[in-house]
Amino acid sequence: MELSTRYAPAEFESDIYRQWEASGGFAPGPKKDGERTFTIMIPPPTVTGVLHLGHALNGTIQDIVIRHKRMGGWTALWVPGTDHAGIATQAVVERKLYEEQKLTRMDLGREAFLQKIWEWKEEHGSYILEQYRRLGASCDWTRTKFTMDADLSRAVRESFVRLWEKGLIYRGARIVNWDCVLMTAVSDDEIDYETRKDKLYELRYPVKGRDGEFVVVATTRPETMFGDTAVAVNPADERWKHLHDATLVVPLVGREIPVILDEEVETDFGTGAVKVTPAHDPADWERGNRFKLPLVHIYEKDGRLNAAAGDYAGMPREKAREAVAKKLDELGLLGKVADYTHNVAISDRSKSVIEPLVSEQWFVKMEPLAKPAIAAVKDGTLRFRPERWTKVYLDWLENVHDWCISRQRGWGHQIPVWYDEDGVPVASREDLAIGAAHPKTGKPIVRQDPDVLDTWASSWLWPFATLGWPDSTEDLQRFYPTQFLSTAREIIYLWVARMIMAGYEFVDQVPWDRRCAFDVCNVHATVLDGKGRRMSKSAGNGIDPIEMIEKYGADAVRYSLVLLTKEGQDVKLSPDRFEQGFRFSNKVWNAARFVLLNLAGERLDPVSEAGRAALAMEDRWILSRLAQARAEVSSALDEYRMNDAATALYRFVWNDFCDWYVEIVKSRFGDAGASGAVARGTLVRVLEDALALLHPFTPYMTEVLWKSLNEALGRPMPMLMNHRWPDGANLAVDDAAEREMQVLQDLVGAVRQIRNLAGLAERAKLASIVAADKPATRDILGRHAGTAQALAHLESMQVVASVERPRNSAVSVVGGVEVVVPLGEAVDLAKLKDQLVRRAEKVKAGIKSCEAKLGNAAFIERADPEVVVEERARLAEMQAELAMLAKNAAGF
RNA sequence: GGGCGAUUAACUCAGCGGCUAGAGUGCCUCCCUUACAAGGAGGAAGUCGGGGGUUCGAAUCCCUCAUCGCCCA
Repeated sequence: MELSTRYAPAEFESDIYRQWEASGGFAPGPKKDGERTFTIMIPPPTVTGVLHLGHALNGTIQDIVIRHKRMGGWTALWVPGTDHAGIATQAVVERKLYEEQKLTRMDLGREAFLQKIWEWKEEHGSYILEQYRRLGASCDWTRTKFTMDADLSRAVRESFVRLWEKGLIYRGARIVNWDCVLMTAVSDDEIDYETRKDKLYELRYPVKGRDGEFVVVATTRPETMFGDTAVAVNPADERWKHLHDATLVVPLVGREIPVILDEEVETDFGTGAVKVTPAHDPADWERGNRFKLPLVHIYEKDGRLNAAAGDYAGMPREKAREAVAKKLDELGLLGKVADYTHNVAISDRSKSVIEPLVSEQWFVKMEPLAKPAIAAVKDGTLRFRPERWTKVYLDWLENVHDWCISRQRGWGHQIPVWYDEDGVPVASREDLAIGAAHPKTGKPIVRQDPDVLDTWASSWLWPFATLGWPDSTEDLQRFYPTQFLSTAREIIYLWVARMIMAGYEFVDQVPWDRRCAFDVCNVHATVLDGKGRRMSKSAGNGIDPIEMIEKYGADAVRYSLVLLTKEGQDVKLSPDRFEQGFRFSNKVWNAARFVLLNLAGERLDPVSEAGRAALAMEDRWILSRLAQARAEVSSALDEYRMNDAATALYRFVWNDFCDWYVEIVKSRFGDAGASGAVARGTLVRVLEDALALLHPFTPYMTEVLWKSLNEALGRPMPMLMNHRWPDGANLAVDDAAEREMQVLQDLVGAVRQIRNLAGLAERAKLASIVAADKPATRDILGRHAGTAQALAHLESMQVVASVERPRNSAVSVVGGVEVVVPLGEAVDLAKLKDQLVRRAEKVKAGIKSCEAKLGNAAFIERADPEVVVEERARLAEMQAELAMLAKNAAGF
């Protein structure tokens, strides 16, 4: 296959993906004896979702992990799927229905509306998963799940009934967060708080039987006065002692309410007297329970006032607020109205103001479920990365509230509870027919509960329901528990904690110590825009990952994301930052092309016995660097430090392989004998390993290059995706080669500096004198003179112990080596001299701090002896260098 | 209100007890040297947010202040 001279991802990505998928390589295959499994469950995106950068980052992280494990010989499984996301999905379809046909869900009726949602799901529901494919995600698509699939729905019902049977589900009147637009209860997690400027109204409640006396209460919601059933004051508050036995009259409705004495009333807020509306305020609800106050409901489901509001019935809350205030004002019952800034609860979904109200809902008792989840993290069974999230998880679990699981929606898992004619409920695994006998009472069943379950009531089963639970399937036994879960920080409570609870509670097919749903929870970075703001649809500051993939390539997007994202640290991204990954991809691409273009001729395996004997210093060096890079990447990936692994690869490929090895080796292809053959063999070996190490990060490009390499070598090889992870066999760190290479790099660097600072042409052949007082260094210089001359374009290189710089010559000092370039004619050497002086200043500073250390008796006494030895050596080196620099700087 | 994180070069970030504090981008100079100009060579650029403390030694650990941000209520 002919390779384009540039990295052109559009030419191969879709082909490669098709080949991967067709090969079946994403699937774990049949069970093998002694296999080690590694399982990741994707956090199911909402079925209405569109891929954003958070998905792209998290998808990349998961794909790197699963590909690394797959190459490492694990039986690797990454299960994909989507979440039905009750409210969001219903809202999308409702909107579409209204836009296209001006119909509401009420117009259609429940069944027909649900049918519409299913149609929408069938048509658009795999969109976001297609986007994951573009990213290169190696999920086992044959196992794709949807939280409302029949099997997962069965799991939801099973879990509900089990909790029911254990007495962990109860129905009760509770204060809930009511969304007046969507007309449903929403959980605490579906609420945002917004700081708003409102008014704080003072209302004056007349005291019964004491004309002209009032109690003044403050509220931001005057309309809730219709629901007031008491006014509370602190018993210690002197201002109200005279009214402890008083009865007040709620204006406009004339209801008589008591003054109650509650020590929890804060005396420094407002007047110290607070109105109590148990049906419509969480704190008042609690207070109402303690004081056995009656409830007065004042709202319809859509937030309009009901009959309890008398003349104001039917009025929306905002209107009623104004109207009530106005009327009270007329009656002289309105006190001060002041500007007031406070936090208002907003529904995540409809963006409307949440109205707390008391309603009948289903709840799950969380405390017993939380216990094992707390233990799991305390005994190390479950680990968070970064570790600090452990505390966040624990705080929530240790203060967990009962979970309101019912939602007044159509789309979702209908609550499997049926009622007989007396309203006695029963949960059932099987549908109960209307008219059938109630299993407990024997009376006829009259209806099923119309509500559906909170979406998280299905997603908390995700790690095992996707594997066949409640059946004890082979998959469940084989792939549960999973090993790695990567997700965003904001769903640590909603999802992560609940999955852990659910694993312990439900998966009784495996022993207790295998019930923790995953070993590691990776909390990935939050992707922000270039200005550090959260990306959001409403702000319009999002970057579309697919657009980036089209512009730069999936590999470039993946690599950029990992390179820019230190684990768990927020990352600011602007579109141009993807260029970094793009450039790197192009670099790899061309390095590979270079190898492929130079394959002709004999090749010697550099780690075979014959090859090893013929290795040049630079061959040994690059193999040494490869050994280190391989070890570093492997250990980083084992610890899920993707960023460190990507950085190590970047340096190895670009700074070691491309900048030095490839350049050195160019001159060897013409050589007779083993030199060229070893160079070719080494190039191939390094490229092979580099492609394999890079594959989890940039899978498409490496797969293409791998294929080309093997075609060129005429050896049929399986796809890189299924190739073994480089094990480092026959690779070792070669200290001698590292030292020699350093001398060579310093020397070449010195000559290049001279050229640049003296304004000499890049290609002009120069004579040089290289001075080093250490015989060992001279020996190295002598042996690699040829290489140095080629890299630095020198026509001659004289190695001496010391040199007196001739007139009109340029000089540079690096690493204890003086490089002198005699110039035939006068050249402006001011920049060179400046450089020497500047350098001398830095070295002086270094010497100063070093001397200070060594002159400190406490340092000699207390520091590590090794450190002291190092410091002494360093000082000697710096002093020698300074002498050299000073000598040469003085000679201008 | 509770908790967490960040503050290092013009920008985006590494470094988290011991080299003269690094990288990518941007900037300046030079080079189309046949893997790559989406490239190469060189250079300039930092009182590591302020102030205390611990330590032989602090960008790194502790305290405190400031600013920005996130999560939860």
